[in-house]
Amino acid sequence: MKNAVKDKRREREYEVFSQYLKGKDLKLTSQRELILEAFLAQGGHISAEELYQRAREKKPHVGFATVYRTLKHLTQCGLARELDFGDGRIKYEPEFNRRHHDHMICTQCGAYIEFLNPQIEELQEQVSRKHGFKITSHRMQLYGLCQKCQKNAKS
Amino acid sequence: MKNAVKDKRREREYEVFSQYLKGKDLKLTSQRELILEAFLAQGGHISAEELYQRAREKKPHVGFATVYRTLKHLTQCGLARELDFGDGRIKYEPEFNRRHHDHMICTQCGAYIEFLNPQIEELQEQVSRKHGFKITSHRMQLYGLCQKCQKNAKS
DNA sequence: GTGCATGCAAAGGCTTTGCATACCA
DNA sequence: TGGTATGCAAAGCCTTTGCATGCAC
Repeated sequence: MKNAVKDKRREREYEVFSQYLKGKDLKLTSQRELILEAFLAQGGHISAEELYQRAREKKPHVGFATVYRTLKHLTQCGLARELDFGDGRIKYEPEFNRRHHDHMICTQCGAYIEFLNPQIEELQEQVSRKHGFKITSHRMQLYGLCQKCQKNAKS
Repeated sequence: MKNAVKDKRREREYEVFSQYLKGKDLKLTSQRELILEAFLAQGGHISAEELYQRAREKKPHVGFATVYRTLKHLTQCGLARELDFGDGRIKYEPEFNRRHHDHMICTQCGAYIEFLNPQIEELQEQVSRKHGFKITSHRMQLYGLCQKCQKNAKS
């Protein structure tokens, strides 16, 4: 992505965040700005711990609590999405203007592939309708080996 | 299920467990027996905490650690399956001789429906093949409202 | 008897909360 | 200036581990 485009997008996300804060009478502090920046810069999945490290590189006294609290806000205003792959730590990914998707996760190297399969989504709806169940959200993760790790396993 | 049939099944599960223990030079203690019994009696999803309570009703000095350690063994020998619905606590369900299935979970009352959709399973395989990914396991949960809670919500 | 299993308590890992101080609006 | 935010440390929650003792084989 060209930098101009990327910057444009960051601007919009920045806007979403500051509007959200304003609407709740919350304050846009340098820490919140910094954490948002680091979160967007990372781009992919990131844990609170990792984000904390990134933030500290820029501002050594940022605390864990601030990172967690800010992540809650980012999730609230739709800029972040929580991911729980069952490994005991929550990860976060940028969510703004992104389409819904699910994940394949390599249990060897941690790489992940995002995918969206409309047929599966439709079948999920069908099967829930059949049981009189009303879906509000779902989680689907496929665990296994990515192409690279399969090759390494053979050799 | 008739008691005779149920007892027959318990016997088989008991057999699986004791064989597993024997094969690993582990011991069949009264606690392990008790915990297996309570786990099977419950039948559905159960947390370590709940299982601990059930076990304590019969034997007041059973410890948490023993429950956790026993659950690990039960999982190891295929009698139990870990479920992680992202609520911060692992649940377990009987697994022996059961077909794979996924879950719909009511976020209101905690009720759950088990389902298996072969088309979804097939599509999961297809989409992973397309990415050169080799699935070893998957997790799929649909969250929402069960029929009962939808009605309650309306009234 | 030998060595695994147990119970208790303490420690671990991740996340949240309390509190005095700092800072934005 | 007033009230929110921060940083630090402590607490919470679930799960695991350490250790002296107990029990199955």
